Amino acid sequence: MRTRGEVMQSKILAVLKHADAALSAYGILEALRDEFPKIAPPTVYRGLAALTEQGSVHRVESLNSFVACTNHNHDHASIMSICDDCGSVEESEAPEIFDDLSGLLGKTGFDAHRHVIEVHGVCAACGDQDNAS
Amino acid sequence: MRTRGEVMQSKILAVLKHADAALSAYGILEALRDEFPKIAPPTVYRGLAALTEQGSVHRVESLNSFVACTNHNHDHASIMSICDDCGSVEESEAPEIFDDLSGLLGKTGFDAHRHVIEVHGVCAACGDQDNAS
DNA sequence: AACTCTTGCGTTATGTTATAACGAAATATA
DNA sequence: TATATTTCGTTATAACATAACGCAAGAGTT
Repeated sequence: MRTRGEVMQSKILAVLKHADAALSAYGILEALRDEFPKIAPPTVYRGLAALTEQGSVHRVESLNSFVACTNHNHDHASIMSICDDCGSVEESEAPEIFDDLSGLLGKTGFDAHRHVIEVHGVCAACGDQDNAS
Repeated sequence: MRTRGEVMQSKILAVLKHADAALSAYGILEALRDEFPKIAPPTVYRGLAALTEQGSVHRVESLNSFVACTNHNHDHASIMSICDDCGSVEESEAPEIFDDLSGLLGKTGFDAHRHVIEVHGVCAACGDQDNAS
């Protein structure tokens, strides 16, 4: 098992890394159409599934879209801050918040497996721009 | 302006309150089909938009689904804990977590408007069941 | 009541996101 | 070579969501 899926996966990852916003699967599809004219959705979704599993890509649930992981340590949950103005998505780490959260829910007997924390708002750049205008 | 949209909204809310899991818009549609045989997606989505805006319904982003708010105070963001086993969704309040989050991101200049916190895992009931078996 | 204005609803159509199913090609193992 | 396994392309379709438009209900004015 070598290099079979990896070509497409690295292409997908490259597309995401060059994007300045989250991309939908169909956005990725479109970006890859130049190089692979006959590419179809399942190919993209399969690549995304593999990349997501290994942590190099995150799904942004509230946008039905995907971003490249910007952390070197892929083995963590992240906080996504999403600018509703320019579409940029930043990743932050804050282990203590995840701990607080697991602790809080643990008290009710809930066993947390996966945390989704996404914060919508306006990023620093867009906020400055608004002030200036 | 009276009672025009409200009939459908209260029907939708009733459906969600009686469900033991989050329902998709199309799930709601199906549930209402008995009473309104000709109902179409936009009707459901419009009702959901109104209910969501007033806080009596929450959208669960990671499920593309909706739940009735179980708090009396609708004016708050919630933490959703989602059991991946039985599908139940519980709502918790934890203002300090939202404050921590806004504070953390505020340091980078991000202005938080809307928080999405959804935790997937296994609820107490399903956990107990697994232990017993 | 008659008129008009606004709002939101039903309806049709379509856009967007995601996956099932299957056969063919590549790789691995024997 | 034979066989098993995996992944891929392909076709089709499922699931989620909204644009656009015309009609009809409710509110305000005369």
